[in-house]
Amino acid sequence: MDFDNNNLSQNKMLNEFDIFKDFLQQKNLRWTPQRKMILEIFLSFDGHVDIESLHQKIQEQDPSLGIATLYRTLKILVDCELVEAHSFHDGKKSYERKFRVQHHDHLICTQCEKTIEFEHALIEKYQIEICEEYGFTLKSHKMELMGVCENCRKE
Amino acid sequence: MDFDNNNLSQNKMLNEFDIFKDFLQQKNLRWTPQRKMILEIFLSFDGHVDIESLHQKIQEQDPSLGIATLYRTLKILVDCELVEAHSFHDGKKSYERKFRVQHHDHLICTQCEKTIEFEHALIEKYQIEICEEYGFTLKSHKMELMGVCENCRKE
DNA sequence: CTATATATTGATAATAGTTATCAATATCAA
DNA sequence: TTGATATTGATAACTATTATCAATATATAG
Repeated sequence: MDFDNNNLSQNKMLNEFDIFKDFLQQKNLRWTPQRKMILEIFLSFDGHVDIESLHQKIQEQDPSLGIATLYRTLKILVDCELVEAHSFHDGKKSYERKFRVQHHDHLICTQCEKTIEFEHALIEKYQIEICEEYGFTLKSHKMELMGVCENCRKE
Repeated sequence: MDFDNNNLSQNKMLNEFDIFKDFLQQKNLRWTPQRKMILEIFLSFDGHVDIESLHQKIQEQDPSLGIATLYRTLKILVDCELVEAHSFHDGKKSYERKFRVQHHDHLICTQCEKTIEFEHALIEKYQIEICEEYGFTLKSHKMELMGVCENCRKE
């Protein structure tokens, strides 16, 4: 069955689908229509997505796709480093596109939950210094600034 | 019944117990032996504590104290800003003393889970600048640097 | 192209952490 | 001391996530 109509692998530049396929092959896992659809829908979101939103959008396209498959696929996507998992204050996990996206930190409005992504070169520099000071090898980091945005302050 | 042997409120300087009592009174809540014990045991820990560790230590002193009371009390302590709740990568919540403790960020070993707390004045300064730039009023922040510590690297 | 080994799927049971319910009890203000 | 009501512990309920399993789809060797 040829469900891969886009035939993305003909594109010389590596994209998320190729990376995912390669990873699956490497690990002796299989490229399935469900996994393709989940990655497609995941990429159609900007910024952060939670399971609920993903599941909802998937249901619209294919109501037969089970929630367990969604969880399983996201776990693989995290393993192959295309996706990053976050756990925010409310305990719910959210997922974020990682590949070819510069690392970024988050500015979160505690009232409307609006989230802005940013980065700051000097902060990154100091992070590395701090790690060296304590003998750590830095692998990744997460910074969240919680505050109230302009709009919410007006109300 | 006078379970408050320490009579902490006679101490002129505000401490966690007074703050907690005041908060309870303000909100028309009651000062109970269970709440006192939970705060005591919470304060006896350094740095981060999770529910499990707290519950275990509480069981040693008073096996009759229910887990629901522990959750309820921690929620109040967070409300009155004596305690800060974090949710780390594994989805489990942990709690951290907040009052009279300088804010600090975390350096976490992804292998042994060892956690070091640190702060950096310039990073804090830049955080404020970033917030201003986006029109946010900064309320709190969280920074986690994930890496591998010296010991784990040797193994 | 076909056969075969095995990875994957969806449904659902199971689990873990947390919260809600409720009757008995403790607190606290008058 | 009393009475209104907040609190407690036990436990049911709930939510998010993971494990189980039989049916099915995929990849690969021939």
